[in-house]
Amino acid sequence: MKIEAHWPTTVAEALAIQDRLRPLVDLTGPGPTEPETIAGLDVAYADDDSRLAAAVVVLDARTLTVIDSAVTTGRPAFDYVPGLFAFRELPALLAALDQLRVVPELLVCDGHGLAHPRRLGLACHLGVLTGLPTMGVGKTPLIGTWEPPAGHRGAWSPLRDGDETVGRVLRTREGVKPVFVSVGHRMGLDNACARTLALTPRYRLPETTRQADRMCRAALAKS
DNA sequence: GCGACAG
DNA sequence: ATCTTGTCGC
Repeated sequence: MKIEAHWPTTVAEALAIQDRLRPLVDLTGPGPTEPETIAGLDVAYADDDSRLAAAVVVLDARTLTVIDSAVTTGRPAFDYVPGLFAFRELPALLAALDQLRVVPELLVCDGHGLAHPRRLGLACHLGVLTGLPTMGVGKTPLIGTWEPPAGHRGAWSPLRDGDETVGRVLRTREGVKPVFVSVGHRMGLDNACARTLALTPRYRLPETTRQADRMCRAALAKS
């Protein structure tokens, strides 16, 4: 699918777009409980920040093997501003998504969804634009407070921002730093954590983002 | 006012 | 994100 979107030039414009999209986020669904296909998205940057490569890799959800993928190269669409991260990477990621042969049942983003100062992290934004179920798995926090989860794999603690629960701090590997899981669009938090654990049988990060990471790095090196 | 701040 | 050495552990 080809997605039409207007990309901001200024911070004020970007904030206005987030305000407009935020009410369109669907937080009702449990999301796909037994998806057959799950896609991972990631972006790699050149040393001088002049170029980037965006990759989308679709995995068979059961075997975690690659069944489709796409990569695009280009330039960062926006400066890096915490909270406006999506405007930097989404144009390239959408271009990559457009080249996919199959439509994934779930998109796993490298970053946050609801766990965002205005509740519109990259995962939510991508969900609204594509209409597909999305979730975010971040390596480091952006907002919120939490208690360290127990040491075993599967242990978690709520990620809160004031009174709201915006995500979950989830341990995907015994004794290893946890990840930050939050819903994006048409996805429930319990399910997002279940899917994250299913995607991390061995490593800290989901196999989807690991595959996407290696692919965009390779593409960047060649460009 | 002073930090913190997805990738 | 990216630049980096050695080091600890399976």
